[in-house]
Amino acid sequence: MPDFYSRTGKMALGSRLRRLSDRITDEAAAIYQLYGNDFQPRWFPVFYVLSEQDGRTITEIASEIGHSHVSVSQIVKDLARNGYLEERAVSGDRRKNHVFLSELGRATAVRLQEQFRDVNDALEAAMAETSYNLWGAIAEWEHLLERKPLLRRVQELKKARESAEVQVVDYQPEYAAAFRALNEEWISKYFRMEAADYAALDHPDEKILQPGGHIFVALYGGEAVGVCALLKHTDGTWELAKMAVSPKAQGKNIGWLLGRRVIEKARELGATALFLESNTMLKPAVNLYYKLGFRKITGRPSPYERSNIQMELEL
Amino acid sequence: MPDFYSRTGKMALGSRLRRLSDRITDEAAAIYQLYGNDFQPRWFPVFYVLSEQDGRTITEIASEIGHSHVSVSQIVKDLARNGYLEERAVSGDRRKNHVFLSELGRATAVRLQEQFRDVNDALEAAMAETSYNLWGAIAEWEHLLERKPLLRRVQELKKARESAEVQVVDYQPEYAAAFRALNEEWISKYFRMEAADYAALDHPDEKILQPGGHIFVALYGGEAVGVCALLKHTDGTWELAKMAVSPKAQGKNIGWLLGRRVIEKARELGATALFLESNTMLKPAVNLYYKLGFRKITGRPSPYERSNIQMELEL
DNA sequence: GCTACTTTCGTAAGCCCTTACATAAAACCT
DNA sequence: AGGTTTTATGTAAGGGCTTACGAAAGTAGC
Repeated sequence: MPDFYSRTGKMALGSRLRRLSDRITDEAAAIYQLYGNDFQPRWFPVFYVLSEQDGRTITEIASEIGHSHVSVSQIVKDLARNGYLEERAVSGDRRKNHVFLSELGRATAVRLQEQFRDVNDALEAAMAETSYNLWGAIAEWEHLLERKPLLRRVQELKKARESAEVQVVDYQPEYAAAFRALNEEWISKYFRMEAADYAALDHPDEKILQPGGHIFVALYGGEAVGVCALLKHTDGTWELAKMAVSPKAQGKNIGWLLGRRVIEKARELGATALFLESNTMLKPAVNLYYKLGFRKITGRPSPYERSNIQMELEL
Repeated sequence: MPDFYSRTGKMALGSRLRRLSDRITDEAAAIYQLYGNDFQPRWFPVFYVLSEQDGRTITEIASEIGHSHVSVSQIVKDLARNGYLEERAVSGDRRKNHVFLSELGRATAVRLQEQFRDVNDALEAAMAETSYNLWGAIAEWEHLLERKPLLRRVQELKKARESAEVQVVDYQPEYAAAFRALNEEWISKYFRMEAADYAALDHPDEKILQPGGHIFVALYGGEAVGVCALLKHTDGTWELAKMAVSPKAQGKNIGWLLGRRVIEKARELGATALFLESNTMLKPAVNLYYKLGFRKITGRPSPYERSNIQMELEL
């Protein structure tokens, strides 16, 4: 496997780390033997914690060393079978399994000191030969992943990349079917289609565009995957409505792109405020509206049964 | 597990690496899912190699990615079951299992490209946040362990440390028993005690010291663990003999320390050459003599049956 | 004082690698 | 050609961790 990992790029990080760890664990086993200690590397974290302080419970040890309680339970059983530990119920709480070093365990802890010192020194010496600090790097990565998991990092990157590939264009008659289908999809999934829906979706030209409104379509890979309308009401107010994004295309920022475009258009047309109606059941949607700057208002009459929240954005 | 690893020192390197690798693998699985790819992280190395070049055999792939052939065999079976691969016997050699990407596999390889690019970018970006280079450090450690395994590093350190604790002292009557026992131990293990042995071991004072010879004793932890004699023969020649080291105390450089001391003493006493007799069966001993500077000679009469090699060092 | 939730821990099973062993085909060696 | 060694691969089992699940003890709300 000469330069395999240099070709894979960073993708194989997990696999590579595992190989390194397996290898080091194998060596550790041989080292225990060299020192005449009948001791398995996997026991080390548990044993070490107990040699610092006796009498802890399974769960305490597990959280201390970052293993599952099951793993600790198995290791403790192993160590006890080998005579290094004794398990006792101590306090009032009889669920708890308090673990103590036995005489043999205590003696072994002392004998292992010497070995630990040598291994530590050997590793420090090896580390001095390297120009990159493995120890520091591991600590940094643990912290890094703690702060923001890899998954989220990739997710954000993907979203940014894909959102850059989304195009928001003006409505054309060819998008009539998509406009209807995308809206019907979510409306009938969560609610049921109402009269006002049929009116707008079946006759967008007559009900939305001719009164002075606009419709925008989000394209991804040539396909219409999101739509949103800007409605002009007879009283001169403007409404953001009929926003719909295909579930297939979620996570590409499409809602945000459509929302921004509608707001921009409303400003262009001289609107001073933009309102919308939604339902608190649709949490991601309501969240998006907040992010776009909308704030909750009350008291506007609504033609929709499903509306239980109204929001407004001042322009 | 707040600062656990900072307390253990480097001893827990293996365990810590494993945790990190498990974690990253878990994240990788989630990332495959995010991209809608029904794909397991463990498949990656095999799949990657095959997407570079089809039709390789199990063993080829294994050596390329550094897994056992068994692991590759299992992964290939999994991938084939999921329809990504096809196994075929191709050439004349019917033992070989040539593995090819299926149509689905080829399509998946293309789809995965995008994901790999994002993951790579995310990792590069994360890496840019760190001050220590994990990637570089891993590569360095792989190379470091390749060159000299951890075990050997520790072994050398242990030897150096323990050898520093070994004291070589002049013979005293209290060491008579040790002198006899240590020699009898190896002689009767590999050969059988001869008349000349009994003479020297039972009466060291009369047979070795009074004629002008010396005996040195290596002490470790207060115990006599090695002995070696410098004999003065009636013809004025000097011999290194009766070297014995306790098996319990091997790997502490004791033979070398005793040999050096005998040579030093011989020089002090004005000897111009030092010879010894041994048996080629005792490879570590003969090796040691070479390291001390002795070279093979022939033709000297010997009182010992077991002698089949004679060596000499000019002073 | 009863019921429902929470905590602690263990067993069973699974995952991903390994080693040990088995089998068949090929290669090598008189 | 016949026997031995090497090579290619697979199966079974094990090692070290995990998750899923369950039992028992403790805690809390009425």
